[in-house]
Amino acid sequence: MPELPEVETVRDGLDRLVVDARVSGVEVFREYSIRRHAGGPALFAEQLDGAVLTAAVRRGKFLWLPIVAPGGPASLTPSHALVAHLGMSGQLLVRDPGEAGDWTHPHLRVRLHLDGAPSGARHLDFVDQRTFGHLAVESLGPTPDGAPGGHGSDLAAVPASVAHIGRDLLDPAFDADAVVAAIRRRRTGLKRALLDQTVVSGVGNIYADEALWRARLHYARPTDTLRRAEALRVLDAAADVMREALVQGGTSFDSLYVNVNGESGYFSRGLAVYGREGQPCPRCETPVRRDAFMNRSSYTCPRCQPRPRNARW
DNA sequence: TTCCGCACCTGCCGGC
DNA sequence: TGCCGGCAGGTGCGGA
Repeated sequence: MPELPEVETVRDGLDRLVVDARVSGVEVFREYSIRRHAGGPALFAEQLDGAVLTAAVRRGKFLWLPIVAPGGPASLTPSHALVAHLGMSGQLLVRDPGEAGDWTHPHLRVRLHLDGAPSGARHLDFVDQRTFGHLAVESLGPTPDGAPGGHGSDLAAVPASVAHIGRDLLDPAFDADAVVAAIRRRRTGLKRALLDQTVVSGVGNIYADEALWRARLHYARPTDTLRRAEALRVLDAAADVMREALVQGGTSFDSLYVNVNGESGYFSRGLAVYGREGQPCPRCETPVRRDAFMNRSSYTCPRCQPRPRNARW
């Protein structure tokens, strides 16, 4: 399940392997995967065919590749971007000349043919089993604060669909004080606030549980009772756990998350509570508890993270 | 305006 | 063996 560290691993791979490539063809095998692109597959292909991929940028779990339009010089400032969200199972796979020929995949949704990639790659494939991910070409708009739109480019611009997403914890322009204030203004549960991408982006179910465990806070703690130091503690914990995951190439439970070369990360071995129902808490050895939460699961240590009496979610 | 619940989607797994 | 329901979960939308 791609979260920030996994998406950053993919972004880094794209940055090294396909930036400066020109798109020489587009194949859409599953129209649903470009459902957010206004105009459908024909316009999607038309806008990309001949375009140059100029960078690989990420904010939270959103990725985008600013493009110089077909026919334009590669030095032109990009006005549009190929936006990608991996959803739950999306993969962006870079295929080299040796394997590009007949390689296929049962969940291959979109294929970009490339010319002039620094790696010699000929295909950028969007593979997505559960089809929650999507691709789209969107116009770029200026950032309100004039800071770079995301990690990977100095361009102070973001795609339209990313404009409402908050900056992530690893972004140099992340404003911790403003995010703490935003969390404490809310009247909801702490985990729900952490998962709200408009408050802080990049935190998903796995890292929310891990950050809450590290900060010794329960997911149902009302945000309006949170002390400033507690809010900072959980944000710091989330940043730490994501940095550690990033070093190990992200978290992986199965083949659904891989980097651009199709390789899995190793951070799942470092998880303290997520997916460990009934197993001992690494701190106090109390069995980890699993609760249903927002149509998914939350994992906590009942001793390290006691449930508040005024629980809210 | 803010918060919450649900739909979207596919494959795997367990139960019958 | 085959069918069915439950589960996984990020995002956006509609309703309260």
